[in-house]
Amino acid sequence: MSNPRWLDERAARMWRAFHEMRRHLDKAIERQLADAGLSTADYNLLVPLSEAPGDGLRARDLASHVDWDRSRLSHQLRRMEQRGLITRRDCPTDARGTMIMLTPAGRRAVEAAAPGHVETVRRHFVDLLSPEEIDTLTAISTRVRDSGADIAP
Amino acid sequence: MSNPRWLDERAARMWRAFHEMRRHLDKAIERQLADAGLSTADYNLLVPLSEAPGDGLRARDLASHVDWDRSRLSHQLRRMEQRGLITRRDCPTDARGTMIMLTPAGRRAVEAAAPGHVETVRRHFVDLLSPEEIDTLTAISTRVRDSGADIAP
DNA sequence: ATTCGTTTGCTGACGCGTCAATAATCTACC
DNA sequence: GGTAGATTATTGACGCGTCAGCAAACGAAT
Repeated sequence: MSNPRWLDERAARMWRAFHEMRRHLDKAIERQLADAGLSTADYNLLVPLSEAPGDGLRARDLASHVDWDRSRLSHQLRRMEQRGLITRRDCPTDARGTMIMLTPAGRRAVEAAAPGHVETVRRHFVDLLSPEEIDTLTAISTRVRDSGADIAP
Repeated sequence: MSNPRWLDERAARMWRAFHEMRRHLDKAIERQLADAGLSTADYNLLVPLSEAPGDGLRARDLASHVDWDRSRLSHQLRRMEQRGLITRRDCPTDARGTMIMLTPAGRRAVEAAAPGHVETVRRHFVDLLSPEEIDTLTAISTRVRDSGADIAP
């Protein structure tokens, strides 16, 4: 650990703008989903559930699909069950497991929210980027995402 | 509102990778700051406070500096005051106001955390990007951040 | 069959963030 | 001066997310 190499002005400006973009984008998406009565967390679970086969998904598989830990998933499912968006039932093949299913209300909610959500993502993000910028951002994102914790994990 | 234009495969891949990058980055930064005993929220307040003149900052000014609403700031300051990172005192020129000051412990905390934080941002982000990518990302970020909510605010 | 380690899902405690409501004070206008 | 409206800071309620810990059930080795 040498003495700190602070960010140069170019990088600092990027870093700041990057955070402001994230914030702006998140707020736009949250506002649109809130109009549909859903949070981002709700939506992120409802989408894979809506694409699941008829008997739903095991909590374990849903968790790995969205890359959440089991605790986070359990808390969120509790809230969504209370609101009638999903139901839980015992898993027939593994007594530890729980099958998660969309209720009709849950399916209606996600189907009502989805078009507006996509439209929001387009208007506030995708449609503002050129094809080259999309490719650059994909390259940046995958590189950063896959960057091992090098030293010190 | 026409019938939904779903994202094409290129955009969808970018959108997914973008979220995964954000997640990875946030986790790396949170982990490093946690090693220094701070949360991201703590750090974001401590930095402007550490650069403030001797008598600290008014809560109002601190809020606008980090672009938080007063409620969020008040909750965070309460937690930080309990931990001895900051103190509040009455504002001499406006009886509604509150002056926020770093305690010696708060100053030590931010000064201890800052080099590692910058190093983390570099290793996990800035140093992985070419100068052209930094410029592209700055352009993307400012454009998205400044994009008015066009129709329907 | 018993034991041992793992997997699965849940819970409680707590930090973070938003919203709505509140009290105190300031400013401007009459 | 006095009142009306704005600004400032705080609070309580609630949703979200992490962490540590738990109990039930599984699977494999003995």
